[in-house]
Amino acid sequence: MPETRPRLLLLDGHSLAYRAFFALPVDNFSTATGQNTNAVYGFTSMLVNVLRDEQPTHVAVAFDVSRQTFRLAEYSEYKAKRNKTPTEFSSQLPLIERVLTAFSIPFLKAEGYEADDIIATLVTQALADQTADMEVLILTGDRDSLQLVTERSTVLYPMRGVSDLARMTPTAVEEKYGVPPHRYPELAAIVGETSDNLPGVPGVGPGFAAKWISTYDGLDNVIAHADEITGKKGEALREHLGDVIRNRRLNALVTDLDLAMRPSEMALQPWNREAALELFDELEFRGELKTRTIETLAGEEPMEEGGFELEGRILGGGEITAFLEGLGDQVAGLHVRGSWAAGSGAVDGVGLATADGQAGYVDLAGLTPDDESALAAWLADTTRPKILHDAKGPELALAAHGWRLAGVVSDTALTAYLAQPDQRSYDLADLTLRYLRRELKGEGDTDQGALFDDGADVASTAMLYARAVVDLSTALEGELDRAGGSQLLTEVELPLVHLLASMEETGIAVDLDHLTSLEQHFGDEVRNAAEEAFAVIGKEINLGSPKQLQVVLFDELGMPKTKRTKTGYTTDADALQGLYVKTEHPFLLHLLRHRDVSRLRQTIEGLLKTVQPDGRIHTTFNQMIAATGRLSSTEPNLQNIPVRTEEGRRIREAFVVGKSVDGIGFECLMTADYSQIEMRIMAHLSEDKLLIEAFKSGQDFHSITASRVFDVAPDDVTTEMRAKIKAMNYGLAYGLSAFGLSQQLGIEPGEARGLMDEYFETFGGIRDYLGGVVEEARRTGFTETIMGRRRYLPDLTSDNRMRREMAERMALNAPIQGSAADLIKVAMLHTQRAIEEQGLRSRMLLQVHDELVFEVAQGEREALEAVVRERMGGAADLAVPLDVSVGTGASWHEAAH
DNA sequence: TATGGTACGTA
DNA sequence: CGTACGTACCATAT
Repeated sequence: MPETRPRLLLLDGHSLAYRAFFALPVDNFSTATGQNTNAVYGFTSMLVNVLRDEQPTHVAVAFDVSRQTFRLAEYSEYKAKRNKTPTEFSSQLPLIERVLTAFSIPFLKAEGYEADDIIATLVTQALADQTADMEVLILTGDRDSLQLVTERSTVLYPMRGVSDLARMTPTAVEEKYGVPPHRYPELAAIVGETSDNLPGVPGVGPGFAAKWISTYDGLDNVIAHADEITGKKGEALREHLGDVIRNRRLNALVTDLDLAMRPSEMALQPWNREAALELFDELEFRGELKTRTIETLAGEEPMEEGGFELEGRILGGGEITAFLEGLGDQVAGLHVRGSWAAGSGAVDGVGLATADGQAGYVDLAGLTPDDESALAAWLADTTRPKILHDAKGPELALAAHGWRLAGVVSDTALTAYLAQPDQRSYDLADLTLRYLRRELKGEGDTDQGALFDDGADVASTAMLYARAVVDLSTALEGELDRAGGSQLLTEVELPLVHLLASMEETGIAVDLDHLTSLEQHFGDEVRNAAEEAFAVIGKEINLGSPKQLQVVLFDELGMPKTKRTKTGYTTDADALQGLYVKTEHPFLLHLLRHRDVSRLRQTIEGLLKTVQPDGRIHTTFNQMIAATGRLSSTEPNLQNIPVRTEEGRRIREAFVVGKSVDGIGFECLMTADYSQIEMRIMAHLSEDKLLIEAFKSGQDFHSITASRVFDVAPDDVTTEMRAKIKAMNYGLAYGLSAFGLSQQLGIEPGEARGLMDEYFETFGGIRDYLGGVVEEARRTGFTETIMGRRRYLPDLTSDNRMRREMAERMALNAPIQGSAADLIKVAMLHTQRAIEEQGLRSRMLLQVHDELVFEVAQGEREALEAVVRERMGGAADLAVPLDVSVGTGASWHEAAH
């Protein structure tokens, strides 16, 4: 370790907080309980940044006590012009002190003096101690402190807002003001200081003041030679000499206060992580500042005794049984080394660890038959509690080895997702750093660790990961519990992991012949469309290039300009349709045709690439992507297979019932979907009488709502009326605007506005509900689904209109989309449970948000349909019935209804 | 070779 | 100027 020079960081708490208070918008920074936090936030943010960037060894913060200072006693007008400190500000000072206490940073006050004086005293003491050889940094928004700048002490002065700091060294001060630091107060005395209500010499700015000070070598000589200065400015100086002398007396900082602490006692101490994070929760500081704080202060924490040593070892042949028995019913963290994708995987080894420090690593190579069976039994034992990080992949890998995984009582990735559903990823190392202030170095790292990897490193890394999972789950579950999300974890998301794994493992059969012939067909269509398009314009271009298209459409063919995009004018399908209506140019038709068929071909090619040797496609369901709680599907995405057009639906013909396995034959596919699930949830949440009645009537929903809005008999609802209300019904849950509605229906914005008014007049409960959702979310900072799934929307209080309105639409949508997601997840679990209880061999294959796809075992069609109707229909007890429609057929297309 | 923008498929 | 996703391609920067 190189000897580091001690570095003392002193902050002027009052001036920094005051700056933050005016730099940050109040309405963006306040808690659900109405406590303003902009000053605390800004101060904390600056503090953390400077701790991170400057790496001080000693820190302290100085505060003003009150306005009763010796300066006021001497000059009754001191700071008199300053507005009365707003309570919104002063109420935050105790919070800042709590932050400092949690960070273990001392703060000082001195009756009758200002923070500046405390800092001046400490700087003087620090610099006087020759043996300590201390370097001093002063973070303050008060320019008076510039007089403290020396070769060994630097002022960091916030430039704009709270982000940029100017580094005021002696050279910097001289460059900016034209005088050396110790003469700065002399300059200030001449110029005056408005914020302190210290008037200077009128008409004299810093330039002239600096010139005088250097010409006469100091303020004393300027005063002595005041008679020699000519002109208006000289006259003004002579008239205001008294003010100047008074100013100089008042802006001199006191350097000999009797303080409770000396600089040497201010060595940085370990922070109180728990208290700090709890306080952050209370202040509703999330995300970036929290992460930055943890990353910055983690290094200051004491290493636990013995660091993070695990009593771990590589378990040799014959040792595994005893080791597993030794774990007893303790919760074990598991880290599976291996790979997984497309519903399968492979295991290389398994790291295990418990909270008491026991750990072991099992290398799959070289297991004795006894080891194998002991491990298999332990893994499958529901009474042996286990925690994993993102268990689905490991479960697939273990399954591929023939091992069943059961008794998973928690999953750290899922817990983190439920606690903060808007994160992009839930990487174990990131979470460990954030929540446990521990650096997890691992196999994936590109430092020496990976290059010189040997068996021991792999094993110890795996054990370390396993241990991290155990510790992390404690921290995360605390956070989730405080947010009321524990039930959602244990009763929905956690059990769903196993079901999703089995759906991925099963996959869905495809008709390769059909798929390849479709690819052929659409390939021909693409070529035809392209040829015809080229024939019209007399040359060949890349029809997939928006840039080349723009040249042809707007320059060469001179068509009217469409809506602007960042890079030019849009050529999307809507715009091309619009252009065709105006120009009837045949090129547009061929272009649109080309778009359609190339997309279909591309979809098919994507699917073909993912067909596994078993003739099935095994998608991956991601449970931790969508902030609303929905699943997503990748490689390939089976949740966006075309269905709207006739040609698109031909792709669905390629998803078929599979061949028999293990002697069990399958007779067909079955699809079961909820109808109008989101509107039903809205009816439930809003308790709108009329809407609930509409659903209970069981009639065509869009027609019945249209008949209400237009006040006509259900039989007199025209197709036009129905179409308009259908668009409204669908748009409502997305935060549709009158403009958006007019756009979609091709009607005047005024008419759309009237339609919406009429709709909300009819369904007042909906209007009240939607307004209430946003209002409450703005107050609490989050929305909530029927099952308590939260989504945090800090932008609801943004002063950026775009961001705020975006957040408002998210707030409208999240409870509805999210509740629907809760509901179908419960339905999946209940359906699967019933399938198992009744010993059915049929299998759940896919989930497409409001639809489930099953493979029906021979002879089980009726039984499965009954199960599905009962379990999906009964997934929740809402104010309206849950309507489920079911269809069967040899392909996904035929099973649609 | 990675990234952003555009476009478009689903609920 | 309607939410939530994933994928593909082009164009641009590296």
